Amino acid sequence: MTRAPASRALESTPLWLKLSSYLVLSDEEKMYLADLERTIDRVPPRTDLLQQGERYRDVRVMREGWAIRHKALPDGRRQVVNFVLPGDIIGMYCTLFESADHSVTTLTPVEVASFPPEKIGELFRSFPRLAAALAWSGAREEAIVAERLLSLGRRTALERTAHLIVELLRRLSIVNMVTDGHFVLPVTQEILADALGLSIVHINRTLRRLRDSGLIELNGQRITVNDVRQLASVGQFDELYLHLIRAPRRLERAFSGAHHHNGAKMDSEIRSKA
Amino acid sequence: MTRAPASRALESTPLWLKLSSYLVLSDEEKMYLADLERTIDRVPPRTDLLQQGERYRDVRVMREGWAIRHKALPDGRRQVVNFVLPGDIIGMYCTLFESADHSVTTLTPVEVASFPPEKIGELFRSFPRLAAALAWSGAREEAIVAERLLSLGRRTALERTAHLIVELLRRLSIVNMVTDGHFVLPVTQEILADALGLSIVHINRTLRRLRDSGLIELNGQRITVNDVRQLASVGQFDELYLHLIRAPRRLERAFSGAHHHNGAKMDSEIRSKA
DNA sequence: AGGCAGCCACAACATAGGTTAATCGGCCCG
DNA sequence: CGGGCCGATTAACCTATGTTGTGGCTGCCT
Repeated sequence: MTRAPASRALESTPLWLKLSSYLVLSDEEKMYLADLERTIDRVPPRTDLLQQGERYRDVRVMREGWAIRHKALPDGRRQVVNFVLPGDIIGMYCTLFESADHSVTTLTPVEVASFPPEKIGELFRSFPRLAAALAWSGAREEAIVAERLLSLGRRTALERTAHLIVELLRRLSIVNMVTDGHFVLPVTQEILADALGLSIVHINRTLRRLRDSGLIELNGQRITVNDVRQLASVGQFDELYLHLIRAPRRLERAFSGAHHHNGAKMDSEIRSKA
Repeated sequence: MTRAPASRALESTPLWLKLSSYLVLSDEEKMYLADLERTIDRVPPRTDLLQQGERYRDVRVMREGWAIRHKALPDGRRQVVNFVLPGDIIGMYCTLFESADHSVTTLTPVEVASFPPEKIGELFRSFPRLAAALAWSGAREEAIVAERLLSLGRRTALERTAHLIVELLRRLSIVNMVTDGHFVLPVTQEILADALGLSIVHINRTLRRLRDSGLIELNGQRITVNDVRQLASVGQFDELYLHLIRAPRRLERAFSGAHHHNGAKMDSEIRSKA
């Protein structure tokens, strides 16, 4: 792991982009975010950023590259819980738990920022809007895990696989990692199997079916989606759960609209006692 | 749905108990929480508190009874994502999303409190410690879903079932809903099947196996766990993921310890500019 | 150049779990 | 008292997916 200077500290990082879809960030908020991402490391592929069972220290922010979050059973069976992409946060709350219940492992060379857990308190105290945006993006991540649970519980192998491909296509296109229909999937079939709760052989069969039907093409790590529409329909993909819509900015409203009802009264009453 | 007076407003509610395991609440915080739980409804069994696809309004706090959070595919296949127990929050962030990606349905008569979404902004602005505790408990819930994902992906039917029973035993005992080894499971086999990604017939077979081996007993809705140890071992249950340990109070530390390093300096610099 | 390791591919066979269907008991309701 | 419905239970059968094993390709090390 090599430490690198924070060259893009004040530019727009993936995290900044993500949070911007929830609210319009002020200059101070932007600066504070930049400060959080000041300490940057580069990590090679196949390296654990976090190990199940271990006590975890720093909070990390993914800036570049791919990683997986996974859990293992004592006998070695493994489940990939989610893919970690740029802008995602690693171990935000793990630092507060006594030990991590999952591992995070890099798939590609990765650039991550880290900050000490005490910053979390600071963040909640001094930057409530940022805190809310982070909490909200945590909820979005939970929604993704819940959707994968639906896949494993109720979708067939073909549906699951199609669904995952469309999900990745959507998530990657937000961070500009898709160019017309194809993207790099730095993932072995074993990892796909572990993500979809299938055996490696069966993933192979299933990919073959998808290729034979012309919905996708695979060359090495590059996957091309020829017909998103149909692939989405095979996977019963409904993008509701990704909560991508930027327009509403409801969090903004929650912050600006609440000043003077009933609730705010209660609010100030209590604070004045403090 | 009938509205009821908030008889226990200032007593300790399940939510209060839960958050207390993360930090020591001040009087103002306790009062504010009580205020959030002021508006109380009673809801009969088999009622949707929240419907997938619907625009969601109020945030709800479960005070009494059981519910399930579930997602459905267009063709009717259904997955139960989690069980909602007293102290759990419903739709905290759904109010901020454009529409809900899951449903919540009561299993028993239920008592819920509700508050308008604007309170979320207020909460983050004025009660950062409460906000952090809520975010943290959200993370704990995600951990439960991730563990269930591991079950569906990598555990056999027998293991999954055993695992779920132990999980419920643990979660229920926190809220005093277990008396020596037995508890009420207000759940049909169909719901169990939907929670475990199995067919109803196979759940039946699996429960029979568990009964035959003497690990559990079932009479109506009452389930008795005869040998938790062995049941936990069958299910490869490791309670790490429930993050139940109350001792550490790390959140407390994150709030009290951060005042004067490096980070706090940055903090005040920025704030003075505002 | 040879050999080893990791990954993909595919065939042949095995099985966990799904499906269909029938029975039974409890409960509600007229 | 007699339906009728819902949920549990079980049997018989079926299929989606897992397992085992083989071979081939590529890249890397020596």
